[in-house]
Amino acid sequence: MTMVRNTRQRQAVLQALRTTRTHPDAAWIHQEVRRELPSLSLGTVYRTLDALVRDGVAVTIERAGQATRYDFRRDDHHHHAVCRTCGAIFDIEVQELPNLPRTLLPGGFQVSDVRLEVHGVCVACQNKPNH
Amino acid sequence: MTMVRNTRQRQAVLQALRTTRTHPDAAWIHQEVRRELPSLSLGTVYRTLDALVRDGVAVTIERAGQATRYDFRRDDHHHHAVCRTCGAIFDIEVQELPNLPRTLLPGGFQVSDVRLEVHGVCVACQNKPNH
DNA sequence: CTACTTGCAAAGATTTTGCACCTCA
DNA sequence: TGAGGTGCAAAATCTTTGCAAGTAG
Repeated sequence: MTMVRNTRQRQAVLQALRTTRTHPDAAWIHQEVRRELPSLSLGTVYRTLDALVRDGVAVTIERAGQATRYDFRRDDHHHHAVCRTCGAIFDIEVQELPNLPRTLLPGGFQVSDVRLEVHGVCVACQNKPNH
Repeated sequence: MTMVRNTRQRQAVLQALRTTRTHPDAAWIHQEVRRELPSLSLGTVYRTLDALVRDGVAVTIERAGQATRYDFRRDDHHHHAVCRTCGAIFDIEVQELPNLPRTLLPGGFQVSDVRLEVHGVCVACQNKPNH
């Protein structure tokens, strides 16, 4: 039986993720946790974050060619708006989703995460020169 | 004023995307279109797909470390269920979304795409040995 | 003890980009 | 003709992985 250990590295990564609202990526978390645990490797950060996602403790916002952003999963029903120009991520509250898709899913599909992502361009980027 | 040209390459990429329901990635489209246009480069496929996405003609399903999958945007309101084990993508019909988020978005956010993504494990993968 | 975890570095994979050469309009 | 587009190959990123050494339980 496989056993999950509670290492210092995992505690620290979880702690870092939990105490920020900035939807950080792996590199940011790596830098952050390194202030306390200088030997922490980026590989371990990735492995830990993967585990957190598998366990439903964290969710991801993924964009091709961009670093995956991680978000600690809180009990609120929030989703994300993503600026496709600068990559900024905004939290948006959406209560109505939960019961929508179930009946329409392919038979037997085991749901672990329902994401609503609004993609577009944020105000700041609309006001930039070449938009 | 910038001018968009209607090249053979772009026609072929759009055609390939339009006539499949398999949510292909850039490499698949590249291979496919090459049967007609052997000189087509993968770089051009990426550039063309990017343009289609920017114009709202195609949408993407993006996963970290996996090739981006592209979907021709039809008039129906369909979204996607994504198996996190094998990467299979299933279409799901969802009608109720459109009017949800507007008021909750960050001020002035210009929406180009609202995606509902259901992530989980498909039946086939649940029945695999080491699940 | 010993199975799991880490650090390190290299490998993998995807996507982007610079540049010289084409080509659509 | 000329602003865009293409092909090619290299570069840039991000993420995963193999392995020897460390460590939680």
